[in-house]
Amino acid sequence: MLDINMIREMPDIVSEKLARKGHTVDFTEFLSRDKMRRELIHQSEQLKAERNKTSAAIPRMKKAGEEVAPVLQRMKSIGDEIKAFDQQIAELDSTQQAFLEALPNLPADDVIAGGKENNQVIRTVGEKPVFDFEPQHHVDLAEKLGLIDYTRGAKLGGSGFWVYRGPGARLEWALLNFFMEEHLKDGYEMILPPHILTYQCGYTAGQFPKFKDDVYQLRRDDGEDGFSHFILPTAETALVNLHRDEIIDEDALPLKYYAYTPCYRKEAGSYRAEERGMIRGHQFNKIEMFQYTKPADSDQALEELVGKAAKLVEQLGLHFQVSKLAAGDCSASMTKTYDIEVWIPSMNDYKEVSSASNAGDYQARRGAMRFRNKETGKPEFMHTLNASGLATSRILPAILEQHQQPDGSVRIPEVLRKWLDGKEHLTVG
RNA sequence: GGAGAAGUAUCGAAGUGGUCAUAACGAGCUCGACUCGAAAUCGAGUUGUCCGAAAGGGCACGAGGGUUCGAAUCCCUCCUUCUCCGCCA
Repeated sequence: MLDINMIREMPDIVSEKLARKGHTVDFTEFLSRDKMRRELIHQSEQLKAERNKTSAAIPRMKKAGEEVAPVLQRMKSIGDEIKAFDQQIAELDSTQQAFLEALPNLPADDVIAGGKENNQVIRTVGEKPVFDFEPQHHVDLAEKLGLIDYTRGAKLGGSGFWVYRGPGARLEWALLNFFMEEHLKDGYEMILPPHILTYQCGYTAGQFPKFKDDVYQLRRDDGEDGFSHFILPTAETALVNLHRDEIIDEDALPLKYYAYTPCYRKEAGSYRAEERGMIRGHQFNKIEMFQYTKPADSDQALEELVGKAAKLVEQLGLHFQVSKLAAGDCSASMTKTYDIEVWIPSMNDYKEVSSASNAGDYQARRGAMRFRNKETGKPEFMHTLNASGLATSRILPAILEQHQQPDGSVRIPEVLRKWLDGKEHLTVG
């Protein structure tokens, strides 16, 4: 949610910034309706003030034995007038609300306009592995090494699901353990949230109403329209709601959390056909990092988060790059986003394993998340940031493909070995 | 799933149709007094939001409706928590 005062004061600048995100908007009508709305509120409130005053006088009049019938008459008509005003205001309110809800966040000043094609690679770590043998696809490696059972996954969940087995399951869990251990070291609090969330959670995150069809919605059993609950598409949706409708002490900031959850996504009509294996499934494991900060600290916090995510990939010995996304490729809620993309040899491409974003106060406004400014004593909106740290579903393929050996085995990154009986390689049989 | 009870400020809690919602009373917290210092005691302060340049108003008693000239209070729907019973990992 954008600050309505900002739109009132500088609609042209807001329009210009939204345009960088590929969003054209004209505020003329919005502003004239806003003006009308405020005038109506003023008139309605004047009547309410009169009603309150009179209402307090009635018992006194009665006590004094005065005739109250004409006053009651007048009160009745005031009541009707107020009702009429409030109805108009409510209509204008809901139009205004819907308009504001649909506006994405403004891009940060250093985020350039345009879509995906304008993303900039700002850092590359490691090099593309060169194989002196015919490298295998991660699906073939995973099956031969007995890590992943795609066939039975589809039997159980349908297309887009897989089963981790034996060493594959343990490798997956080792990754998660590794990530969590690093976050604990850095002072992040571990959270295990509910996986089923209420609609409000999706709204606060800025994912609803626009992307409500991308999540698995739970059918209502009360006969009402729509849905009241859904299965989370990322732990961000849960973590951003942790402090919804709260005012917390300034000294408590920054709050740093991480959560492990599977992520459930419909991925309807996606690129599946060209993405063999586990690049894009309906369920994948992810550790999510999240921070609530004071406004002045969020830029720094974003750098911390992207640095943490990059360090994890680096410690796994994988070749990857960090991209700064162009405005149009950032999610609606975000002012600025970095993607960490790992090299997948079989796809001859870099695939996102982490997305680190600063939402500014956009989510905080939607969910009324504030802190009390110590100096002024007044509540102010916090900033919220999130970053994957990390999603495993593309890390595991990257490990298999980048660390594969001529004999069909895969070298296990050193940092993971302590969870895998100290073994150095995954081997057939 | 069944039965009952409850949701009021940071917490406990009073208020059960008007003249006490900047909310009684108690506690906490902040500042001050007293003190060598502390405890105790005493005093002052301590919700958010909307309209407004300001003065000044409006709104909020779990949420949303309704009745009424007027609702924390009466009625309806929903949510949450607690207790008991049933079922269950």
